[in-house]
Amino acid sequence: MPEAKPTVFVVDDDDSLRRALERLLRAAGYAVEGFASAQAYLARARYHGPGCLLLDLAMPEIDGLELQARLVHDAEVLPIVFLSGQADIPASVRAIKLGAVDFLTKPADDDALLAAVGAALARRAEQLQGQARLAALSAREREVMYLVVQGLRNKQIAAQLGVTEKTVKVHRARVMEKTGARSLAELVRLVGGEGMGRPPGAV
Amino acid sequence: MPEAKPTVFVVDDDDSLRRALERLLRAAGYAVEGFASAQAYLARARYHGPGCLLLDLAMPEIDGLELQARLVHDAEVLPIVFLSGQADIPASVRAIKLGAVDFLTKPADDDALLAAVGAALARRAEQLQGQARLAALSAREREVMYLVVQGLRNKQIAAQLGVTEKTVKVHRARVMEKTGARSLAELVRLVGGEGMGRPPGAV
DNA sequence: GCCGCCATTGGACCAAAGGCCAATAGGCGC
DNA sequence: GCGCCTATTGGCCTTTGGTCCAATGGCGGC
Repeated sequence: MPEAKPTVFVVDDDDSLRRALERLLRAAGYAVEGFASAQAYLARARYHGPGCLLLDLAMPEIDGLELQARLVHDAEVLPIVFLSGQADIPASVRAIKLGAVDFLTKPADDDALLAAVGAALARRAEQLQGQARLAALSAREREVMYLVVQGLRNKQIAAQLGVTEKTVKVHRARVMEKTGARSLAELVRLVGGEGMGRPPGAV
Repeated sequence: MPEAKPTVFVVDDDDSLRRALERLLRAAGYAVEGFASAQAYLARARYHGPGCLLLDLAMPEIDGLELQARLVHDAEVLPIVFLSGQADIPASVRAIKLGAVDFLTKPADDDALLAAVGAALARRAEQLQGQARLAALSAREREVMYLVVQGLRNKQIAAQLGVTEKTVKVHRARVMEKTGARSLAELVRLVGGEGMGRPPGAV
């Protein structure tokens, strides 16, 4: 179901620049979709495959930072690379803190831009890998998993869900099997890492 | 043992600016130590109490970013707030990515500066809280803890350390008791969250 | 209607983790 | 030397976690 080619979503209100970016990215072997505004991007159906966002900072109506904030708020974020027309330090700081992969200034060097996009795609690939491990779980299994990584014991989970401890054990076993986690510690890290869209490294 | 007053370490080669910063911070109720160069700061004995770093970006010999890189490399980093003389986007991006709390531009607004320092101190407080929970552990206990959070079973840990499973159990129990973690999941998060040194004997 | 997936539970059983009590031995400070 | 801490191990017993086999009932799709 995931297309082989990663898609770069370019959002920039400058038509000529956006087309130039699209050309560059297509030449680099990526699929590209361009949008002239944040609204246009938001209107697009959710995308679940490999890809990233290349976002202009200054745009009418909804600017890049606000779009980022909204996407982060809704979780489901593609990694974002910002392109800024002017040197705006506070904006760059905020963007990175919110999890942006990079923050480039126009005119951007092609190599730097492709490097940033590459990094964003790599991050997305990791995201998808983690998600894939959780995707196979049924709703109930996910529920049990959540309580397990909270540190509750089978008995407590059973009580909380109103089922038998035996049932919890079965779900729990399935969670371990489907996610491929070979220990509780591994599961905790897997879930903790993919739970929500959070900034990288130490925040 | 931790001093009540957090200490802000100000590193800036501009003497008059540094003094002004020191005055401002002292007025805000912080202890302050000023340094005219990265080397001077590095020469100071390691500080383990509450505090943070207020770092100038542009300095002769070793600039702010390089100092940050060195400190991060050695772990044991106080949260850092950068002060930059000029608008340098790539530097700000790199600094934040490396974990800086904030990146302000000169001339910095007093309120913004104090807010950033406050955030840095808050982060430090969290760091210390996590460290305190691990500080009470003996070397052996820490060693066992590391293997535990890696998902190894008591038997495997025993084999790896060349001791009996029974011994591992005792250490493990002590780890849980001393850290206050009430479940393995909690311990995993505690250790994973507190990026600390490596285990003495393993990997 | 039959098949497959999911949630649920039972029983038997084994392995792992944890608690309790007790003991030996080396190192360190007073 | 004496006390205190740490590391080590033993045994015993309970609780938990995990596996295997087996079965029932609901739901959606073909």
